Amino acid sequence: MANTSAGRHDEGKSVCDLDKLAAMSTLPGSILSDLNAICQRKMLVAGETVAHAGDPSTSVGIVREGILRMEKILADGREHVVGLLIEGDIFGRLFDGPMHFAIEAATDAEIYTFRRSAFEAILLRSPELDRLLLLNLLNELDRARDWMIILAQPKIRGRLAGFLLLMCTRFQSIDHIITVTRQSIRVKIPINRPDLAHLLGTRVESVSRALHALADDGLLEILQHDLVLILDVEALTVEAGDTDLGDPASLQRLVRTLQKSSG
Amino acid sequence: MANTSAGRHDEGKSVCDLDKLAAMSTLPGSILSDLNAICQRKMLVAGETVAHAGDPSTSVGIVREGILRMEKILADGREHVVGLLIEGDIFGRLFDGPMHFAIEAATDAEIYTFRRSAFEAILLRSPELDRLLLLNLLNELDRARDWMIILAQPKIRGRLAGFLLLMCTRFQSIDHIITVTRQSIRVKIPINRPDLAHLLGTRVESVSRALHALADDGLLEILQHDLVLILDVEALTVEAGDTDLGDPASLQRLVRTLQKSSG
DNA sequence: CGGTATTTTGAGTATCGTCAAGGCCAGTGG
DNA sequence: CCACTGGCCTTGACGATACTCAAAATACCG
Repeated sequence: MANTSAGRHDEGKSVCDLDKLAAMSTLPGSILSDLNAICQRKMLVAGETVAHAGDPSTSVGIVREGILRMEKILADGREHVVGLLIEGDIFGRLFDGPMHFAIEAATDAEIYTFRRSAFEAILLRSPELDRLLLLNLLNELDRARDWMIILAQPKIRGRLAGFLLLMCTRFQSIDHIITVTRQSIRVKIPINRPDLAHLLGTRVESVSRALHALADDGLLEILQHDLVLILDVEALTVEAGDTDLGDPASLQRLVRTLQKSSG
Repeated sequence: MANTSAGRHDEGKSVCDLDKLAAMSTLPGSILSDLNAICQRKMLVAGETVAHAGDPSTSVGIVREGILRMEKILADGREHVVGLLIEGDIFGRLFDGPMHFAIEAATDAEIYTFRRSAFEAILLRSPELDRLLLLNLLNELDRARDWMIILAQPKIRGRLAGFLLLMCTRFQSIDHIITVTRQSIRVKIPINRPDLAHLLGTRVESVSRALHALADDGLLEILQHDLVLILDVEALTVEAGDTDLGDPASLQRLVRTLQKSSG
């Protein structure tokens, strides 16, 4: 957790490579440069808090690298993870009320932030940026619904399987999370057990048992406690309740195509 | 369920009272009349399907009255309820791909629909409508996350409690769903047991048992199988895991303020 | 090397899923 | 008008699963 590598607060405004973000590259050059002008780069160490729930939400941000987690703070002070943010995801509330979630770095991360007022000003004169936000939201909504389907799975094994498949499909573009080898997919679990257990609506013990149960049945292999090798995607899909998270056909295609490029 | 009242398909284009929808009333008059011009009114009977998943999504709609349910169709043909739509909610995918969910009437309902192309044309020249959509999406996202928190509750009692509180807070404006009396809140459960069980990620039997368990403990009273009287909001909140769905303070305020107006 | 945090394993209990049966209500057809 | 049918809700019993508590094993860090 407390990874000491990767320097601390690199506060100073550095050059932002907004155009390097796939999502952003479709924007007109003028808008991009306007955004770059008000862009502020921040390096985060794992565990660092970006925004608190209830904050007046004075800034908007985009994830450049690493993984952030959104968490809802409950009345009794406990927190509940409600989602993960990865490269290209936009966070921070626009136009209306305060933040509904706290945002923390799950891994060391790099983000770009903008003052909300300045961002909204640019937004008002760029339909393209507006469209981008809308699509980002639609995406987010789909992911949230995928989560609902995973969580509605009655057994932990099923939820865990759904989670792993979700990682494969949604995070497949992210380095260091998914790597495809000959017959299998290597998945790095980017959050620790308590968070994962919370996310799946269960306890650490059950997560551990479910993971080992899947391993015992040959669906996957546990390389490290946070690193698994998925051996049987199809069986995993069945475990997950045949949602279309990672329908076998499309994942098999993924495996095959990535195998060609990576050997 | 199979309510025979409320006439069948009232296909003909009728006058739409878009301005009667609270959400819409903030739009400029010119935009409203443009929308009214392309608006089509549809009456739905419970169980009727509005849109199938995978449809090219040629129309956009707004719920005028009643409740629709969104459901995701899984690979094996089963369906999974992923949310409910109520008055003022906008559905139908804009700009990009096909519908990801099927939409069905959970109760008799009235909706307004627009051809997507015409709607998007108006959207392009109305920042207000655009903003409205964005906020609608943000809302939707919050609701989806609330659902995640509810579903992450390990015990059925907790999930059911969360569901009831969600009904109180989100649907409090809808007639015939929530009514507040002296010491309690009367909640009409707008969907049947199989759907509710599915939504909560469990089986009908467990829902039945959990509901009666809550009643036995005095947290609520079952008036009809789909009509409950919430007696102890605070205890219910604890059951739900102290999420801020219906934090006791705000709900108590709701109770008190509504009591004044309703006797 | 020792201390702490994290993960895993184990045992016992509570909860839930499953199967089966019964009750309630609405619609159907005699 | 009444028995019949089918869907929905409830209840009961039993086995499977997961939660709880406790302790051991492992990894991490100084």
